[in-house]
Amino acid sequence: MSKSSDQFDNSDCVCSFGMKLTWDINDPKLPQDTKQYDAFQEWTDGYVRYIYSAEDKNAQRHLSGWAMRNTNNHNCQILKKSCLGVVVCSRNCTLADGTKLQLRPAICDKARQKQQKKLCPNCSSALELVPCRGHSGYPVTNFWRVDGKAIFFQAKGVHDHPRPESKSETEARRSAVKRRMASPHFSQKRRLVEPEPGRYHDMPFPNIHQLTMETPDRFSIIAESNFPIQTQHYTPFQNTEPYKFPYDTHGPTAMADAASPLQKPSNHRLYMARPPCGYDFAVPGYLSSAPYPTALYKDPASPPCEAELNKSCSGLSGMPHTTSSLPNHERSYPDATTKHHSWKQILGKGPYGERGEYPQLSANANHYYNTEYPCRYTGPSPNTPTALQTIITTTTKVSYQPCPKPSVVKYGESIYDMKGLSNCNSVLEETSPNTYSDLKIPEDSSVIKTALSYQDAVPTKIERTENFEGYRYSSYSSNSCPERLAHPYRYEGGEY
DNA sequence: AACTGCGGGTCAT
DNA sequence: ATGACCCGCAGTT
Repeated sequence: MSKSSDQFDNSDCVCSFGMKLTWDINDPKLPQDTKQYDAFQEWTDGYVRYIYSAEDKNAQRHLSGWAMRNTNNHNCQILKKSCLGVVVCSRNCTLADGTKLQLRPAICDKARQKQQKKLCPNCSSALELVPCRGHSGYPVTNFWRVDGKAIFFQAKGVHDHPRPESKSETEARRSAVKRRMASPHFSQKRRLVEPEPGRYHDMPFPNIHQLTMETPDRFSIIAESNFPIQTQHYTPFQNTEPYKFPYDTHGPTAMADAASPLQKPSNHRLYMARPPCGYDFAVPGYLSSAPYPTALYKDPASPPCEAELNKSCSGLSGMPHTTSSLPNHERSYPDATTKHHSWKQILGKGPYGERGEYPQLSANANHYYNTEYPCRYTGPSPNTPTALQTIITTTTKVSYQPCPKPSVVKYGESIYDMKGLSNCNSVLEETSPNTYSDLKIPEDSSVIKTALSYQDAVPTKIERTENFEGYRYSSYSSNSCPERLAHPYRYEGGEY
């Protein structure tokens, strides 16, 4: 198609295979000549497409790290699932060991209702379901379609909330709890959070399984730190089948192998849970502290980039990225229902509602975003204007043109230009900075990085949406290089 | 008990 | 027509 696509064809898989081909889940005919499949992606995020082998067990099960529930789209050909978000402590309390509670919402409606009636095991305040509004105000949706020997996957939207426990983590935790319960030595006390600082960090690979196995029921341990290094629960890059870890008995060694080189240096799971400020605000810390901050967009070893980022982003937040000082949850807080309702009102009503474009923030909306859901939206910031401009530039470069009904072409083209961001696999392995330039990634990585502040800047609803989505497509349309890449920039909330 | 997929149905755009 | 969402059913884990 485009020259860039040719490049991709020639290059060593700089993006997911699915992304290389232009298709949409709704296409009457999907690519049939698939000779190469994508490795299963547990934590897809953004507008991505993958083509899995029909043999892939995880794909067969339509698994996702995110809590996705089935959604009837009246199309038996395509299975549609929408994200349920994440369950957190309504007070955003910090566990004794500096972690945050980020539970996986029960998929079953009934079970979820029960779940929400429970109290935070740490502070006994209510649990709160943070709904996913990453797709134009609606939950991120995943589409699955079996066609021929392949399973086509397409995701729409960018999760605007922290990750919950993955399914495997939840399962592991449950089974662990069961074992404990069954054990005569089991002590109820042990089920409560036991800080043991450093405990997890001392582990070679303090993966969630280990954590959850040792921690109380219902806990998803997300270490909080001033170094909001974002890591993926398992493997950020599509190397091995990360999702298998939970089922396999590989243990730490396997984790090590699976972990990306970038991931290793850091303390795993040093997520910043629900940072006080939005999107961008986690970036500075992330960038400054992470050993591989800008990796995805630029040569990982590109200090200027980091510095640049720090500069541009830190100003945005106007707050330390350190986590929790935020009183955001300390304020009196409407109950989740009310809150969400208000959100719905904001998005669901009025001219902006439906499309979910972030409406011009009314005082209300602003309040909502800034305080209750700081992660979703950040109020005006000093650097906003600049950021806006940058973003627009970016989207322009990308040439992404939002379309109500994603057309293959539009999709493809915009993605092609940027998808070099994906597949960090090859990028990492090759460690070739040139890869990026060859891929036409915006030289100015800060462009993307600063894009976070975009939200505030975009003047109009439409622009906002378009730019935003354009940005999304361009910046992290690929999940192959998942979280590390994507999250720092977008993440407003919690994990990073 | 909870998960998962299916499909009938409603509602809003 | 489309998409989001609710609900119940049934099979599975």
